[in-house]
Order: sequence, then structure tokens, then C-alpha cells
Amino acid sequence: MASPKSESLRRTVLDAAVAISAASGPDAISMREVAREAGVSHQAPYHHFTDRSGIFAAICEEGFRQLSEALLAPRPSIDSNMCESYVHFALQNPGHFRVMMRNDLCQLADYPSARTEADRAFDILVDEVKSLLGEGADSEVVKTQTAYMWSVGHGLATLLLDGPLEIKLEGIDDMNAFIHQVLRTAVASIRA
Amino acid sequence: MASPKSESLRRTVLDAAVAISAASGPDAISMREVAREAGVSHQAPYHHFTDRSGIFAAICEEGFRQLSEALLAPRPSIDSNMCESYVHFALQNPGHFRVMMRNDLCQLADYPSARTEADRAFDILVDEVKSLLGEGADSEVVKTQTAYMWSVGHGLATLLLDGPLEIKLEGIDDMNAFIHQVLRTAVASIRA
DNA sequence: ATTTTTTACTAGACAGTGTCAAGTATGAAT
DNA sequence: ATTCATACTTGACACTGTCTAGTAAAAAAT
Repeated sequence: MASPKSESLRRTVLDAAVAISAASGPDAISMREVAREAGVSHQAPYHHFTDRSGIFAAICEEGFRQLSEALLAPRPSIDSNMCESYVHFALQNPGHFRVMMRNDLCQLADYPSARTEADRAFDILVDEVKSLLGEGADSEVVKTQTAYMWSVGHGLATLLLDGPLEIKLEGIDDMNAFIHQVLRTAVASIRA
Repeated sequence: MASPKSESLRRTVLDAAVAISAASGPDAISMREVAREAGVSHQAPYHHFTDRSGIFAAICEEGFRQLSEALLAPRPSIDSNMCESYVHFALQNPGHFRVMMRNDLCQLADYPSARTEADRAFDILVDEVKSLLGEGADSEVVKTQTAYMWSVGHGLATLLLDGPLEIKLEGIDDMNAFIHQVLRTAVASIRA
């Protein structure tokens, strides 16, 4: 399918894996399928990834880096908050997001570079909570409010992406507006 | 391992599957492994479940029924809310919960009895939101607030169970108190 | 310029998987 | 006594991840 016989096989395999994840979920990613899609032998990907979870780790690393960018990017409206960026990232990058949030696919502890990217994204969220709470915020409060903020964004993202919410809340014409409405109150309550 | 040669094979297989899911996640559930654990041939479970996703559907059906019970059960404190019940259910029944929230494992639409149980649990949540908002609540507001409430509970549950939150927020001595703190503000904001 | 090493693969095999097809033993119904 | 459904067992097939052992070509070392 794509151009093999080069260092870019890594890129090709990764793209194929992400595409499969977006279309059918991470479990559908198979070593042999991505090889087939790249037009190489079933063993070729092993030269670029130690094993199947190595592919997942690479997707995580890339995904968390892109998530950090998305969280830091200027938001379209002053009324929009970081949770919205999180949810939009998830919906726009389902292939990456599904892998990133499946702890069982790869142990981040075993892949330091992926772990670093995940940490960075988390730190961005913590900083946002701190800035919402103001300077002299109690560290315990920061902890619970960070957990809260992540929960809201993550919960909405996963429910919209794969969960039963999609089925239940059918007939949402303007998804962006819906997301905005759901998260508006959420973040407002942190300030109070 | 358990007593085969009876209708209770179904129960035995189901228990084995839930146990595996709790220990290693739903992907570790294998037709042949549960058969082995039940002490029967690799094909025996097929008499009780159409295929692998049939097992997942059965776990969903059972899980959603138990979730409904948990949501309706009297709560320990007047200060405690339905989201807390949801999160506690998830943490106490990880084997079921992990399967219930993985839409890719089985298509609920194909298993009416499982679908019915899921619908019932969802309706309980909607009713709670309605009662929090009061009688004359706008249906659009009910929709967003239901999504919000589910997102908070679901997000916290999945993050605590499998997500990176466990790693990030290490050193939580009293988990119940933490959950309570995170969700207290959340539900309070619905009333306002 | 020749040898060695490294890179980027290919080819084959093995154990494990889900599941289709076909057989068997046992109890109930006719 | 025969039929029939239940609850299995056995065997096979295609598929999977991954181990081992090649190979062909380019880069590095001599």
C-alpha cells in the first residue's frame, strides 16, 4: 500500500495502526494487519517496535504530545475552557485517544518517553486548575479539583466516543454547542 | 475447577469471565481459558453463549441490573449523591464495569435483554437529574445536566479504575473521602 | 579494496486464539 | 422402543503474536 523499504516504515505502520484504531478500536490493531497494509512481511514491524504494545506506546507518546499542544493552543472563545479542548481533541483524534486511555494496552511505566509526554499533559491540566483557583490554593483542593476537572472532560469524551451516551442522547444537532453547555457549568463551579 | 455437567456451567463460565476481567481486563477473557477454568472442553461454553461477545453481553446484562440496584439503594449519608454510588459500584465491581463500558466488546443493540437493563440504569440517572432540577425543568437542560452528571461519575470511575489518575494522585489515604470531595461540588452545581 | 558490522528486512515455525462441523452420551417425550 | 433435544467432546481451520534463522544491501572499519 504505502512505500516500504525505508525508515518511513515506522511512520507507515503507525499511521495504519491509528487508522485501524479510529475505525474499529485498538483491539483491531494487529501486527500482521498493519504489516499487510504497509505491504511488508509480517515480521517487518518488529524492527521498529519491540512488540505489539510498543506500537501502543508510540501512539501514546504521539497522542499525549498532540494533546498537550491542543490544551495549550489558544481557545476559539473566551467562554471556552480547557475541558472543551480535551473533549474536542478526543473526538478529532479517536485513533490516538482510544489507545491513550486504555491503560491495559501498554504499561506507560515501561516506556519512559511516552510517560514523559503523559506527565506533561497532566501538568498542563494541574496548572490550569491552579490558575482557576488562584495563588494561595490549598494543595488538597487542587488535587480534588484536578481530579474533578479531568473526570468531567474524560467522562464526556469517552461517553461521546465509545459509550452509550451517543445512543442515549441522539438527535444532538450541534455537538460543539452541546459540549459547551455541558462543560460550562462544570468549570464555573471550580471558581466558586 | 468448578462443578461442570449441569446447567450451572453457564454460571461457572460467567463467574470465571468476570474474575478474569477484574484481574486482567476484558481482553484477557478467552473462550478457551474460561472453559479450562470450568474444567470442560474448549467448545462447551458455546452451548450457553453464542460466541465470545455473548459472554460480554451476559456480563453487561448482569452488571447493569446490579448497577440499577446500587443507584436506587439508600445512600449512607444525606450528603452523598448518586454519582458516588456509581463510582463505588465501579470500584467494587471492576470485572463487570470494565465490560459494561467497552462498547466495542458487544453491540448492546444485538442483545435486547442487556440493552433493556442498560436503559433502566440510564433512566434512573435521568430521574435523579429531574428531581434535582425540580418539576418544570427544560428538557434541553435535563439533557445537558444528565450528560454532565454521567460524565463526572463515569470519568472519575474509569480514571480511578484503569486510567492514569491512580498513578498521578498517589497517596490517597481515604479513597471514599476523596471521591466524596470530588463529587460534592459537582452535584451541588446542578442545583444552581 | 576488502572485510566486518549494522540495518532493514523475509521466511518458517510454534503455541495460542475464536469458531465451524461433526460426533457422543444421557435423559425426556412420544 | 424410538425419537429427539440437551449438554457436552473431538477435530479441524484460519488467524494471531512472537521466537529463530536467514538474506541482501548499505555503512564502517581495517
